[in-house]
Amino acid sequence: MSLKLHNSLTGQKEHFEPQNPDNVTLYVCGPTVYNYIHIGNGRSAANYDLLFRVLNALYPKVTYARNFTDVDDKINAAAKDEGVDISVFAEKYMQAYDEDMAKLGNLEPTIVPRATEHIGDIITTIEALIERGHAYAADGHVLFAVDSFDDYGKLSKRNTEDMIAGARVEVASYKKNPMDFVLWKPSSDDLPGWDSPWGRGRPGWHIECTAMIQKHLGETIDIHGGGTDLLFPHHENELAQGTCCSDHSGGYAKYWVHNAMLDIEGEKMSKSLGNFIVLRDILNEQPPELIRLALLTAHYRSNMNWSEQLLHQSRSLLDRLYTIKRDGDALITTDIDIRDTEFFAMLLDDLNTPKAFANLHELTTRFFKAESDDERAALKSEIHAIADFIGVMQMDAQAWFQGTSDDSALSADAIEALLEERVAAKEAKDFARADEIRDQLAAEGIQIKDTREGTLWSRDS
RNA sequence: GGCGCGAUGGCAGAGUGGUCAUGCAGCGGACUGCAACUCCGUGUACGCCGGUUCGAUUCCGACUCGCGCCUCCA
Repeated sequence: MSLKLHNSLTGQKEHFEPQNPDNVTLYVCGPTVYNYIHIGNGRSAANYDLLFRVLNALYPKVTYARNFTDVDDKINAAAKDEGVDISVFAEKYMQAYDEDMAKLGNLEPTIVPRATEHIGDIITTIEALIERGHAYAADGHVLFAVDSFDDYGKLSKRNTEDMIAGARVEVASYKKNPMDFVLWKPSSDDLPGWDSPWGRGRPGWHIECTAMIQKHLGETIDIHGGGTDLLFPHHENELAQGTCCSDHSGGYAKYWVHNAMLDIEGEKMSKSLGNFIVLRDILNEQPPELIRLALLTAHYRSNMNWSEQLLHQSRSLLDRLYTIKRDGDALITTDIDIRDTEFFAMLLDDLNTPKAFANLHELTTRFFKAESDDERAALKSEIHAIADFIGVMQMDAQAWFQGTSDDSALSADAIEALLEERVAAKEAKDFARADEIRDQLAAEGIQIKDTREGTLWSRDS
């Protein structure tokens, strides 16, 4: 039983072999905290949470670090716009991020390091790079010398000459090579700054990840993850720094994993198109499990399209799962090891969630067709193991179907009263009245289902 | 322009050198007082052109189209 992962470094699916199976290390680039995160960030987070869960099922210990970049020019600019203190501003969005993650059902990473708490480590890393001839100070800045690293461009598969030729940005005078990137830059008095050998300043964009990795996870990590948009320049630069800042034979990261982007109804999400979905908004509008499931149904390396149809399909599966949870109440289930399921075996193939969910669908259909309670119980046990593993079907079935009523909706008591009246009407063979009640409920968004044990109802949403 | 990725049935989306993906929607049926739920049945799918092969949606090459990155971005 082993995991296969697509490694961006080689462009191929490879067998995952950790350096130390007793402590697997995973680092994922977290948010720069200057706003609430959007649904695409949520997708990325859910995908890496799934990877974390898979690794946890395979290895006794997994150290998963996901950072907060809480010093950045975008934060400075946004805080200034709002007239809020920068650290207060960043703190607000870090807290919001934690809330969003919890609501989405993501497990907490082992470590959540913050850039501002690692300024000393960042300076140490920069000093090491200078000492080793890979970085130089100029004009209060410190820059990484791209020419000092032969493999620069290896990860994103591009060469520096082409990039310089196609560059559209002006090259700062203090750069020796136009591709050199900033490790440290000077801060004016109104900006966050820390004392350093190069004067008061703040770190550049990429260095914080490298410093935090070296500090918490070691010189060579097993898996480094992030969105494909980070491949260049962020990860390329990290790879350069991380490789050059110390002597390590294993390289900076053994496997680079990149998730694809998300579109909304076929269009790129953007504020100007008015199709921007803030994760916390949609988590308030829809059941969080629905959002989580929908985000996981696409393969992480494929572009995914967020649409009404996707939500409809995901809801359909969740309804089936909760129907099993509700109707299979009397069945005696047993604990099943997720590693013994076909579902898990499919995830081992580079997190093939579409294939895994096809398997889940088959299990639900087999459950409904099963002819014996033993068979149903076995299937329900397997379905529960899967649902628990991916973090859905965690609600009470009644709560899932009946939802929480807002003020304008019909109360549960009122619904029950109408249903009682309907039962009476049916007994009196007054089907016209019975149908009238059903139509009335339907108009209020209540669907009903007659069973031998009585009438069940659920809310649309 | 450079680098990379992709093109599968109405839609979404796996996969395979020669029998089924799967889901949603549609249609027909069973169940039901009628419904809903559930079940059963149902659809000449693999961008275009060459090549390899006994045989290609699957391998190779060209072409067309789409997407991502190259600047902040998951």
